[in-house]
Amino acid sequence: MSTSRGARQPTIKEVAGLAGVSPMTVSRTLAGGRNVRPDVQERVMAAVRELGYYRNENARSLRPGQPSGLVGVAITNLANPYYGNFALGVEEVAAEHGRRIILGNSGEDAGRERQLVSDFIGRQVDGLILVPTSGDAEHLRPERLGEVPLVLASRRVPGLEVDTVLLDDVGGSYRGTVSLLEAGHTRIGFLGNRSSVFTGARRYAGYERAMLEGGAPIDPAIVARDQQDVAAASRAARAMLELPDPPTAIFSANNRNTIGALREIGRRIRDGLPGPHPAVVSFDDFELSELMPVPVTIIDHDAQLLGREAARLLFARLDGSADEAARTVELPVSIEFP
Amino acid sequence: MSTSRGARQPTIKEVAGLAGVSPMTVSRTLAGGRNVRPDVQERVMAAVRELGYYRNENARSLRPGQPSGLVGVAITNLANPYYGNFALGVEEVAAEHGRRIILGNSGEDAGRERQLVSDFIGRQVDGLILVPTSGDAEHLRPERLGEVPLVLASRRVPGLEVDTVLLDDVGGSYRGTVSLLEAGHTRIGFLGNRSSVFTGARRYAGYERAMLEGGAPIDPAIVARDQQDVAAASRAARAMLELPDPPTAIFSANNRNTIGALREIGRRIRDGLPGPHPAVVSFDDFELSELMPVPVTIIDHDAQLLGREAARLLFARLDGSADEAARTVELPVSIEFP
DNA sequence: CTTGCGATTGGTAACGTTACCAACCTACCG
DNA sequence: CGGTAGGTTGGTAACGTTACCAATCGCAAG
Repeated sequence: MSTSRGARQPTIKEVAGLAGVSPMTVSRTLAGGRNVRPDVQERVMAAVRELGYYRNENARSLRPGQPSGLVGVAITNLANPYYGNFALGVEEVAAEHGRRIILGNSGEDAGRERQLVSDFIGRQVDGLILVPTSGDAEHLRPERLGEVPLVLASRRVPGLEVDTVLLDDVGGSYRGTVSLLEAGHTRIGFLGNRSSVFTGARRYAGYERAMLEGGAPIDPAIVARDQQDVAAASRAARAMLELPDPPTAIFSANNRNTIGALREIGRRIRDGLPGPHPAVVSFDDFELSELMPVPVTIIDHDAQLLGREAARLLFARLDGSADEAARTVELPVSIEFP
Repeated sequence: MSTSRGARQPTIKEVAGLAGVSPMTVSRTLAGGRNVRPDVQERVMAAVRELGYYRNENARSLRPGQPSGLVGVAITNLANPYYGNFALGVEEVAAEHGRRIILGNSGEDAGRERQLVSDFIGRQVDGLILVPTSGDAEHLRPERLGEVPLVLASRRVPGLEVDTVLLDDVGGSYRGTVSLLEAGHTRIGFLGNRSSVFTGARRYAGYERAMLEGGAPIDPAIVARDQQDVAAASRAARAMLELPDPPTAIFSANNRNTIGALREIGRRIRDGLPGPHPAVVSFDDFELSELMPVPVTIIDHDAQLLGREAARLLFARLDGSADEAARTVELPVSIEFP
């Protein structure tokens, strides 16, 4: 009787034996069949099917210069739907180029990122796509990466001149803040990341510029710049909304902070606290934003497109432009009014 | 002058040469250093650092029986945040076991899934974790997979006896529907997937049982079972809400359908159409559900936990229980009232 | 019938690593 | 001081594949 467990993977030699040809002929057939007689190809393919043979891609890429067909991708936070979409964009373009992605979650930890990159290189990835952490980036220096091209997404790393895909963080934040000023708000709170996070600095810069140009004072009491998760964002929003002079609007520099702020605003509405409740501008879209109890303006962008663009830069470099200078693509954002 | 591009990856021989030892000693040092003199280990590690050497994991796993340290993961839709969290759960547990994941998006296409699995096996993955598509599953039969263990998540495949992690779809849907009946609703619409999708069938079964037991008639006019995306779900919701006798509540069997339904309800509220607007029960959580303009009951579960559990089953099988019968874990769901 | 050319096929070596075995060295015991 | 055990090191072969070259085949032209 046959057991439920299958057998060892067959090798090319066994296929060759069954088909009555040499391993070379099997290899050639699988590589497209150039200079192999059609009837021989038939026999080989029959043997392949019969044995359930899969070419060993690792052995294949052992030969130097042979691409492994793998792209290493490290993300800071896969739980964030934004990065899920980013990964999907990378995956799609990689698949179009016949590549797979190896995915790792760095969790904003530079040490973990370093491990991931080591492992990726050890697996002979053809390229790396990272959303870099804000920590030490010694492990990303060109001399450490050898010939493996690197593309950064979302964030730049100081001193590292590599292909990079960014969003128009400054412009988007500026325009978002301006829309609040134009609506008559002058007391506008800020929720975001600290300056050491690349996007944190850029998005604050856009807010700051709009406020300065609009003649609106920036009150440190309603600027909170160190929330990484929803719970912390809620607490920060609560603190500023409980002030004697709370902000009339809140600029939120990312997804997590927006959710946190809206959760707090929702709680205040449910608890019957007196309004008016603050308007919100959010850098990053989220589903059903149009159903929120306060008007939410979205600074929208396409994470999947960001991923696709990062992958395109990588494959452009793999397909020839190896020696050209590093390129930066800055993707536009759009503003969606409530 | 030094160019910005790094050099070829050094091999173990070059490290050995620089350290003045044999490749074997380098290999042993990197494998933990058993039976290598400490001063020699020092010299080896210095050479490793100097040259920027990374062990070639592909060559390493060439030897049969050696694990590759890779787990192949295929997801039906990575854009869905639910699956992003699933992937994260798998990634975390895999990382705890020193493994990486290779990720592919099948997009509900069985052919694409087959390609992904072929590629994964060709890369000598230690195991596979799939959210299977509903199509032909010939490529998942044990004789096709050889020795590679497979874990299914979210959905079962008919006729395939392998380790599986499921949600309590039937129970959750039943309890969710009962909560609507208890609130006095009898005309309850259904939005979900068709029966050929495993969860589509199970979640409908829970709804059906609750309706039958509650003596509420099931009207085919308010049962829509073929929406894969948000736009289709919106259209289906619109169709049933425009009936002369619209449902007073809607049971939505997943994330995408919930968003679609709520978008349509929001539109009707904004357009000033007369209510009452339907209550919603949603299988799958989403952020800020508590801020919706109609009460939303959530049948909640933890996608990340589902991923972790799937990975645990896989590693349990890799770590010994290879010959035991297939196990199924059914994770509970919780009901969150508005 | 010979020659030559292109198409087809096979043998060998190499990719980078580690298991296995053999050789060596050291130190301690008798 | 010889013997031996254990710790340390190196050589060889093999993992599965494909590039390169050599060999063979078929066929058409002379």
